[in-house]
Amino acid sequence: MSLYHPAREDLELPAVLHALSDPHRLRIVRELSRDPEPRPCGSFLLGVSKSTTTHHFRVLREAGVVAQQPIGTSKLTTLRREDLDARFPGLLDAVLAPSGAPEGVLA
Amino acid sequence: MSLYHPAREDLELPAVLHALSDPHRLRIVRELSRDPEPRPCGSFLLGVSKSTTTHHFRVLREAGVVAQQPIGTSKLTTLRREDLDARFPGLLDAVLAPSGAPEGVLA
DNA sequence: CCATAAGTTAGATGATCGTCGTACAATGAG
DNA sequence: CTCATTGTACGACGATCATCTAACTTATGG
Repeated sequence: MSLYHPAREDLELPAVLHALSDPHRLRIVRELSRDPEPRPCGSFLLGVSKSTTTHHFRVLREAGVVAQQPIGTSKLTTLRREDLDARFPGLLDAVLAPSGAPEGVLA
Repeated sequence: MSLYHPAREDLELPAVLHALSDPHRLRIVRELSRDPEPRPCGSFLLGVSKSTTTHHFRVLREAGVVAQQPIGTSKLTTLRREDLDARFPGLLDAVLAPSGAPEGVLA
């Protein structure tokens, strides 16, 4: 039994937005985009239990935000950037932008 | 007692994404962007009860996605496009894009 | 004043969510 | 083989969610 990954054309915006609406999952996606190397789930220090981590990665994977590939006892996770950019152009870039700047960042 | 509207600098990405992750609310936002005239809540035919409609508009307003101004017995709703664009550049455009096209739309 | 229209409030219900702990499976190291 | 590592499966728990009905408020139009 392999891991479910929705096809690119089956990605749904509400599901993607929901997946990204949790701070932990948003952080996972941000880290994945900053460091594009495939990483095992355990390398994200979320401050929650192992089973909760599993849960968050499943939500991301089933929404089509990340892909997971079992390697040994680990599961390497990558961001599905191409698929997301194809289906929802600009969405990932907007979500990943710093967005913590109030106003006069450039002043 | 006036309606709560978060200030532009208090908009939070997870809350905005959550507000947009519901199909009914997404549709409200899409309609608001297509027709920028302030509209009363009741003019959106969502197929749910009045109180559920109230609920969805509150979620959108408290996340800072829309603004509501009471006029008579109605409540005119507008999209907070400037604030959203300032805080999360490109997000609204990405979310409002058609995004229903599988692949070869232009072929 | 009365009736209608537009929303809100309150309370209920069933579903989903985020979280945990425990037990389990699978792989790699000694 | 044995053990540590990595992650999953299974409940369970409280919180939030989307939804409804019913009753209420507030304004507008006769």
